[in-house]
Formats: sequence, C-alpha cells, structure tokens
Amino acid sequence: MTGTETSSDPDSATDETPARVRNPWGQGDRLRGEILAAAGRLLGELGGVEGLTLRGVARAAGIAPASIYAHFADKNELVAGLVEHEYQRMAGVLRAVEDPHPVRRVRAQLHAFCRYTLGHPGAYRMLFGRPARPDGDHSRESVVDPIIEALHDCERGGGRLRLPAERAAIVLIVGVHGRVAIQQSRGDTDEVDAVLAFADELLALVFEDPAGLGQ
Amino acid sequence: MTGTETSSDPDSATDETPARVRNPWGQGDRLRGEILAAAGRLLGELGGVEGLTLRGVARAAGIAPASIYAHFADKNELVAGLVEHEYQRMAGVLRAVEDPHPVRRVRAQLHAFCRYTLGHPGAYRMLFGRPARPDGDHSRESVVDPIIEALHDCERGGGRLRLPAERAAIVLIVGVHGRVAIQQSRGDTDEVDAVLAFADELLALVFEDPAGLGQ
DNA sequence: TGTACATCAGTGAACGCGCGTTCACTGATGTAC
DNA sequence: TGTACATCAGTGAACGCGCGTTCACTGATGTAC
Repeated sequence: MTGTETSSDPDSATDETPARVRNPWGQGDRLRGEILAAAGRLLGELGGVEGLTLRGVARAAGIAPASIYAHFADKNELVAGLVEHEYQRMAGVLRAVEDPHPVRRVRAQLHAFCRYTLGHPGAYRMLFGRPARPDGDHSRESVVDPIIEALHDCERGGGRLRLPAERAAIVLIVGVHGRVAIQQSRGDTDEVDAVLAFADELLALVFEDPAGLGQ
Repeated sequence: MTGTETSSDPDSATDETPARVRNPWGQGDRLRGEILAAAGRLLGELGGVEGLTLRGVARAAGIAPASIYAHFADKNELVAGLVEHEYQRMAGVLRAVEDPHPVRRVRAQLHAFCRYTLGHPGAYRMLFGRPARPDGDHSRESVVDPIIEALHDCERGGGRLRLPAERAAIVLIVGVHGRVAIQQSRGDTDEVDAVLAFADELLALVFEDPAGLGQ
C-alpha cells in the first residue's frame, strides 16, 4: 500500500506530509539519524535491502534525494551505515538479556535472537544474507560470546555438556539461525512459537541430561 | 570480468560471440532451456537473483531481449521458472545419494547438501533466501524426507536417537542450513571442510551413542 | 546598535543510464494445391 | 514440379520509467567589526 500516490512526481510527498521542519543550526548531524531510521523502516517494509533506493529513503524521511549526500558519500555508504546501525540494535537486544540462572540465560538469549530476527526480517536478511557485514565480522563477539559465557556458567554450576562450550554455542546459534532463515523464507514470521520450541530442542541436545535442565 | 565490453550498446555481444545459430523448425522450445541455463550461470556470477535482468540473461544466452518473451510471459515468470529449474537440480543431487549403511547415508546426504549449496551460492540464496519458492513448499518432501527415511533405517539397525526421527531430521537439515548460510554470508564458500565437520558434529548430537556411530 | 558576510541545512531541476516491455518486422522452413 | 501461403524462431528499434548523482541555488542563523 505504499505505492498509492496519485501525483505524477513520485519524489514529492503529496499526501500532506507536514513539510518537515529543518534541524536547527549546528545540529545538521541529526538528519543522519533520521535517514537511517527511515531506511530501517523501509527495510522492514521491503523485507530486505533489495528494493532499497536513495529516492525511496528520501521520500520516507521527507527530504530531497540530494540531501542524503550531505551525510553519505553514495548509496554504498548509506547501506554500510544502515548495516552498522541495524547491527548495533540487534546486538543491544542480546546484550540486554540477563538471568542469574545460566541455563535460563542461554535460553533467553536464544529466544531473544529468534524474536528479534523474526520481528525484523529485512534487517536480518541484510545482516546475515549477504557477504556485506560490519567489517571484521564482529558478529562473533557480540552474538556468540555471551552464549559461550553463559554455557561456561552452566558447567560451573554442575551442568554437563556433550560438547566443549565453544562448540556448543556455535551449534546453538547456527542452528537457531538456520531455523529462523527457514521461517523467513516461508514468509511466515508470525509463527514464533515453533521457532522457540526448536531452540529449546537444540538446547536440550547440547546437554548430557536434558531432564535436569530446568532446575 | 563480464562488464569489459567496449561497445556503447551493452546489448550487443561485441566480443565475437559466434552469432548463435537458430534452432531448427519445431524445436523452438529448446531456447527455453538455453535461457534457463544462461540465467543459472548468471545466478552463480551474481551470487543471487538480485542483479538478474532480462537483458543480462539475453546477453548471456546470446539472443535479443525480446526473444525471451516467446518463452516467459514476463520477468516474474522467468524467475519462477529458474526457481523450479534450480530446485530440481538440487533435489536430483540429494536423490542420487545412496549407501547401504544408513548412518553413512544420512551423513552423505548432509554432506551432499553442504557441497551443493556451497558450490551454488546464487541458487542457494534464490531458493532459500526469499519467500518465493516452488509452490506448495515441496522442499520438505525432497530434502527432509530422504533423511527421515535414512534415520528410520538407523533405528531399525539398532541405532538409538535422542529425538524422534522426524524431529532429528529437521534438526539436522536446519542446522546444516544455518551453517551453510553463515558460510555464504562470509563469502567464504571454498571452506567446505569446516561445514562438513559441523554436519558431523550435529549428527553425533542426535544419537545416544556417538562412539558407536561408525560401525 | 547596525550591517556585511560566512556558514549552515537543505532544495529543485536536470543528466545519462539500464531496465522491462511492446511491436512491427525478417527470413528460413514447412504445407496445400 | 512449381508456386503461393502459413508457420516458425527470432530480431531491432523504440517507449516510458525510476534510478544514482551533480550542481547551482535558497533562505535562515550565526559572527566580525
């Protein structure tokens, strides 16, 4: 329903968009954030970076296409900025997970990952569906490391893993990643429960004694 | 190195392409196959369906863009045809796996899936990276069912699974799927061994007694 | 206090390009009589 | 055997469109003297 404009000029926001007030002196950088936010919204609507255009982002942000160039050298830089932006949002969600009980923490981390990526398919596809990532592939540190940490805590608490914690963590997020990807490719991102159940199943597999997990 | 054309007309195959001989009377359908083959090649070069254009396919096939319309109503139909085409190729590879020993068969199936998808990143991304699939989602039958079959054979042979065979099969291909996706997103599709090792790890997790797997 | 000027945030119109699609056509191969 | 015509595989040129990008600009807000 985004293409229902009646104007002949697709750049103008005809439907009484309230003519954005310009940012005050010295705060021109704020537009950068607004552009990224608009691009992020668009990412959600489009389901990925595929149909993302500078003109579309400008339209969504209520500015002229040319205005983007004050903040990003070209389209590539916009996309790179968007990748970083969306990556930080996701990493923030994972970092926010805390639970004194280590097994429950791992579980919560996996669930948070599932919920967030299912809720943001466009961002997910942009971040994980392409050989274009925040440089140095620091997704490892932010996504895997907290899980390794929690698994170590599990072992200290007496839990017995069937794999070294490092490998187990990878099995967990890789598996969950695959499950989310499949759900996405079905276009069925509302069906969260089945994905969470899969995460639990995987978690049980990684421990020697699945029965004792809950305690 | 595909864009090194010196001509001003990007549609003409300037670099002495040998001016394709037209198909004989009554065999016009052969062009359909040639178009799909050319599109498949392009898919590999582009790493996905993203940059695929009718004009590009025509160039790769050595025909005029207009000639495609004799075989596909529009671009969507071309892509749909390509999905079906590539899907059949992949399913064929999996179907070809056979081994009397059921555990080895599951392993070979997983490895075949890994090898094929790593070797065809563009096709993989087209097939699994989007809510556009051969209708009815028959990927389940062709990919998962052979694995379920083999797992049942494992059980009949005395192997003990930690999960019902149906769930175990899903854990296996979903996990392997995730692993491949990550490898793809790193752009590192030559590193096959690590992916195969992951598949083995997952396979061991699914059985009660990993040690007895080999026999 | 006034005024000339610099700086800032952002615009509007234009550019050349490759795209998907249409349409009238060409020339070789077959068929009817 | 000849000839008129139908059918086939495929083409070339053109169309309108949205795209990324450039460039000269506008008008408000600050600073120097």
